[in-house]
Amino acid sequence: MFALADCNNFFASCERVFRPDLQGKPVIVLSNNDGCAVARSNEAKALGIKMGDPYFKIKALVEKNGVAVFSGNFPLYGDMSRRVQEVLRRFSPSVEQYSIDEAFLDFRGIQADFDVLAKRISAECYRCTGIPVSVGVAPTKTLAKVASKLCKQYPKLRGGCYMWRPQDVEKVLRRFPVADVWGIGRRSVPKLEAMGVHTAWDFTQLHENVVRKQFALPGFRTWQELRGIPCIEFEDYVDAKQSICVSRSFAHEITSVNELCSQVANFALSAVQKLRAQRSLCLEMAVFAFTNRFKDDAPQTRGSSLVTFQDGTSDHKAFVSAAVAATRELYRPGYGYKKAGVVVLKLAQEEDVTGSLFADSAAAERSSRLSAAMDSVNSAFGPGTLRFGIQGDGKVFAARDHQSPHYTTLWSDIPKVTVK
DNA sequence: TCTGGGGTCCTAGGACCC
DNA sequence: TCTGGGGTCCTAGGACCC
Repeated sequence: MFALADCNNFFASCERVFRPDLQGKPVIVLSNNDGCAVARSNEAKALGIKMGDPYFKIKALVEKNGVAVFSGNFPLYGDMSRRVQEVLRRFSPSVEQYSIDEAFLDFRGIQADFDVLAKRISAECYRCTGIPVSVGVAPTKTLAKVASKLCKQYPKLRGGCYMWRPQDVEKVLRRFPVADVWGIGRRSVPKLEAMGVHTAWDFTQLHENVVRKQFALPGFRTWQELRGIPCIEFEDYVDAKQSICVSRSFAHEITSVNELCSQVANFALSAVQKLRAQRSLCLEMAVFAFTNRFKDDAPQTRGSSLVTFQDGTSDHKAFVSAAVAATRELYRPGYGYKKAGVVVLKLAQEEDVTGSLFADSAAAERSSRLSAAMDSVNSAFGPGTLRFGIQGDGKVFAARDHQSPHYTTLWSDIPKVTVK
């Protein structure tokens, strides 16, 4: 058996842990730049606020109904996620963190009353972190996902659901929309509807050859999993990332090349930090920038530029220089840039890269010491404490009008308790 | 006025090899 | 008129996930 533990309305729940007054009230969390709603409490969902709704479009509705609004506080959510994972690890030696708010637990070879266990895991997560968690247990990961969705639908299940008998699975799948199945995306839904497939059960009744032909290997795996045959690997290890992307929209359009360089330099520095954390080197960096795609009446442009690093690098100075050079190359005057980013590609682990025979090893050594020094200063005193001049104040220009305190990630923001 | 950010895997087709 | 057979590697684009 596999379990899926899924945090309910995760970002909204994180904010609520520190604002108990918002219990039972509508809460939403906005994406970067206060752009879209990316998390909604049940009460906010009930008001008709959809995932990804632009904030400016729902603002009137939000104000009329007294919805609590938060700008995304991602360090907080990351820390709360870590705490939930810690609790989950008490229940299985093998935990796969699937996303910031979901984890699979491997129960293969374990005998237990899984219905009781699922409810206990949910209760323990809530007791230790304040986050409500839905725990589904089933013979495959895809069915465990279905089971955890049932928990959200039926509060009577008290956060835990065990589903395994074929007749029970059939009953559930017959009422489960195929569009809600893990692995069935929006592009496949119209195709399925045209074939008369509306529920997850309908999908399982298609002929194997039809599934393989129409939905290829990923679709076939989903089909198998729904039929109770596990074929998606359990991965309780973290692979080094194959690519790293840091990109942001800006609060206002950028027209000056220097300002654009400064923003992109900040993206590059944050990318190099992630790269170094996983002990990788990168052989290619791409920089891109584009205008506001929603503005139909304004001239549009999108540019990108590629830099290659012959011997691979994870050097701060090399990153800034490359990012600035690439930005200057793609920049075209007369346009208002709304979004830009840095992507590092062709990553390799440090120990797998053979250095060049003719490299200036003394210069490389100095540079690598400088990078190490920046790492240690910035990890002790916060990102951007030690930075390059081109980075300006080290901040990306973004709107965040509803920011909550960094309750658990900044000493100065720790909640105070007064005992009377 | 105002529209997020960050990933992975699979497949088809082209270029190349003998 | 008739034009082999068997591979590998790379890339772009599509689909999916949160």
